[in-house]
Amino acid sequence: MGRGKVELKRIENQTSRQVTFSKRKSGILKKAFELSVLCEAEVAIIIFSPSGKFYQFATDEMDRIIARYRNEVGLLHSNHKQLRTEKSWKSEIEELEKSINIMEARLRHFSGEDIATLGVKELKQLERQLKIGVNRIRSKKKRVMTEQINSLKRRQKDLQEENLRLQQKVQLQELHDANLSLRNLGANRRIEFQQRYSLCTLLKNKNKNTKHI
Amino acid sequence: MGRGKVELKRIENQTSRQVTFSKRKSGILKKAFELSVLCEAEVAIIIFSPSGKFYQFATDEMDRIIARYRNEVGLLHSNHKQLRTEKSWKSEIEELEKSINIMEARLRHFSGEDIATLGVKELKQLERQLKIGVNRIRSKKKRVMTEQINSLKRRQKDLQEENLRLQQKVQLQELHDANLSLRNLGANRRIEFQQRYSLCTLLKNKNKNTKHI
DNA sequence: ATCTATTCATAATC
DNA sequence: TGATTATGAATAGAT
Repeated sequence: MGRGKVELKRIENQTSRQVTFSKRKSGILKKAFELSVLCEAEVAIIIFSPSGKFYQFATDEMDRIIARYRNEVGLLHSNHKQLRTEKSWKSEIEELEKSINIMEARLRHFSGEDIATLGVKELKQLERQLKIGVNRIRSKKKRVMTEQINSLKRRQKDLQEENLRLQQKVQLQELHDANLSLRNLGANRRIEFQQRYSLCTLLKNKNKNTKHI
Repeated sequence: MGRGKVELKRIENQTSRQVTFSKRKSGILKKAFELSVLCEAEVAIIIFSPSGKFYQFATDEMDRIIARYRNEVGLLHSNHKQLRTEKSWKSEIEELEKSINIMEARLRHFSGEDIATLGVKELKQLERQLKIGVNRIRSKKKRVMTEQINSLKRRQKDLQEENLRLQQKVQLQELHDANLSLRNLGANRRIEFQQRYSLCTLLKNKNKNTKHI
């Protein structure tokens, strides 16, 4: 219709595309209206122009028609997710809140609060539970601390041994240095000193080693 | 278009109405398709026939277009109830679950479970809290039990006093009876018995009544 | 469904 | 945009 057939493909010319959109859009909306009147049909049309503008026609509240549509396709497919969420999520939240309330009460009881309403029996049970908890925590704490102490002791021992080795090294170094300086003195005195000193050191070290084994 | 103009009003003839519906419906759907191709528009059409049959056309997922529609009118009006639930409820549930996880961990800690990862500092704090709880519960328990004991003691005391009173009464009665029997020693035995018996019963009943008042 | 006389819608043009 | 017009499309009524 019009002065020449139109190919069924995107109109390249931007302007004529926009014009055509405007004309055909109103044509469709008009026809939709006619259909609804002539045949008492329920019609809803949603149109977005390529530039994003929004047009609609509905014989009734658009939301009501959409709801009817959802109801329709919901029965065919399984698109009643929305409906399911509407109810079951509410109850899920309720469940969660119930759990939270219970847990809060329990936590408060564990802290010795809100126990005015509890009877002797419940109090005893609570006390027993708390004792168990305390004991577990205590032993855990003890274990951790013991481990820490042992670790520290081990480290200390290692350091002590390291110290000893270093000391020996230093002594040997000193001996060496002393030797060097003695070489420059008279032979007699040098040998005599050397013998005495080395014997003494040997004995000392031997003592220390037996002590540590 | 057709052999004669049509008035814009409901077609009374049931058959021709249905035929017209069918023809015009497909006409609109075709035009909608053409519009979407020629102009790259986004179009969605929902039609319900008067008999309730359902027809649709959509250039994209109908739900997506409806969502876009909701977004559009949601900005104009304030009808994005559904959209709000879809997202904010999910996050609400997440929040609640997070809280529950935290509380569960705390409860487990209070029971001395799952404390493997805790350090000495946390353990100490936990122990302190538990001790506070235990102490509170203990003192509460003590108070309750003391009260119970006191109440029992009071009741016992009352009963003892009651007992004492009753014993005294019984003694008095016995004394009275002894008197009576001494007086009637020489009299008719039947009368004597009768009197004793009725008196005794009277006294007993009197006792019962005073007790119950 | 199919046909056809008509009315309608709209492409091209201004 | 809006009006005009030539022409293709849609469809009412008949078959």
